[in-house]
Amino acid sequence: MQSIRDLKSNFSGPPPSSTPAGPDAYLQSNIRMNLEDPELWKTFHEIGTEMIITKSGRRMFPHCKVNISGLIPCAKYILLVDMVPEDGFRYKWNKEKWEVAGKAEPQPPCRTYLHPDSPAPGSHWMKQSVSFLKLKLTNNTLDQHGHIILHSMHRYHPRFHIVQADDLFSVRWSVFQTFTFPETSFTAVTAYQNTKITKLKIDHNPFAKGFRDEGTNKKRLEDRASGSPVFCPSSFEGFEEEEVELPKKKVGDAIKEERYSPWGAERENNVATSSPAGADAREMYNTEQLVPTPASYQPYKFHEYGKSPSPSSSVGSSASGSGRSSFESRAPDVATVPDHESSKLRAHEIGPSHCGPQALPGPQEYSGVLNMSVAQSGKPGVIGHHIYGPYSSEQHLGQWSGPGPAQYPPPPHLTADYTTQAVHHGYHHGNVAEWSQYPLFSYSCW
DNA sequence: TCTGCTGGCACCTTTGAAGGGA
DNA sequence: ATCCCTTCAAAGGTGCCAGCAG
Repeated sequence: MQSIRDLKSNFSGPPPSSTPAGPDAYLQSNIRMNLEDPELWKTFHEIGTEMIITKSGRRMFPHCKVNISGLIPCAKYILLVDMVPEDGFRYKWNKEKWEVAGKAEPQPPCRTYLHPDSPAPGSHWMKQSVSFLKLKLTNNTLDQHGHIILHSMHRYHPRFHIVQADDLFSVRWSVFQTFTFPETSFTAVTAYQNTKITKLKIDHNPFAKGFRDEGTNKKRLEDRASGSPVFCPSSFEGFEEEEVELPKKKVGDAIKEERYSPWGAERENNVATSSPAGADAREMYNTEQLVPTPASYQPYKFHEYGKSPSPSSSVGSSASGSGRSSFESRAPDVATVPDHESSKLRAHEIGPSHCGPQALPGPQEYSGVLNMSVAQSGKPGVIGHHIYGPYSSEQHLGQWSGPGPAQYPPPPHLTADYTTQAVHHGYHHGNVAEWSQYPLFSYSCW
């Protein structure tokens, strides 16, 4: 049986620069992903984004919305989002700034949010921005709704995955490409800690319009403000703000101000600041990520259920982890959905993609998959891996879930400043070992 | 006492059904 | 009969806040 470590060796070199002919030529396409509303995200990030998590699940604001290009119009893709810890710490809000409060708690079950439109042709994903509005975050580890489970007072960032697959269960043979945007990192909280974040949320979230100053709750806010300074300057060291500004700045300006991020000091401590990146490289920050796909890559699947590759085994082989920036778009990895039972799904599968005009496939019913996974979870050594059907009456959110690692190792990525990240601008071929620390499918099998 | 979490609340937007007119 | 537009109520998303638990 080939282990994931073996697989990694397949990626150890840089992707071939030449463009081979043949079917693999498809894989040579450069998929690009842009974050929508980057200015808004940066405005939040400069202060220190906080996301409320509740037992019943809370949407993100700003919510994740991306533009995608470079897909094959007639090929089908699946879009996924998951959350990975920024580091191995728990934080507390103390004296208007975030401080480390100890080691992170063991990670809750790792879940992946499947975009409800998945699978859909590349043309569908590219014709308009893709919104993950309905993604919800929860702190309920027993959540049955498929929301993404996070720990309060911990920092996370979303990862976006694009998988070329005709259906959910051909994912195992597919290449997926991962994108992250540094300014989307956030601290999960059960109640807002930083009043500046509260104000930003109220100002920008239409659902919170009732709390705006001009609203009927003006007095309410004034009362609150009189009790404590609402906008204490410098919620973190080094940040001197005049006023929380609406996102009107140029991208470049926002990038320059990144050093004022609440996490800036931390980054400076953890990361070598000597970066060859100049202003040009900085400007590449977050505007676009180019991901060349190596055609030499061989698909891989697990042959043995219940023997999923463990994160620790992968970690051991990662010698290049430290000091690497992680402005990821990662080298492609393999989505490892076991193939057993997949035959059952043939009836549900949408046929092969065809170029030319075609109706967008309707939502696929995956509720049967949920039953399947439950049935399989009884196997010895097999950890249940739940798939929540996007359109199931019970599970309205499309999420793949499964038990995560006992604890993610402290990820080195996103501890680098953007300058460093921009240097790499998305090319991380050869760091698959580290990548495998954050497996898309929680290295669990049905 | 402090810190973090929970549930109820008021206020708001979104969504979809119903009805009327062209 | 069909389509389009408007209205309206229900559903659901917000932050606030008092109270609770560890």
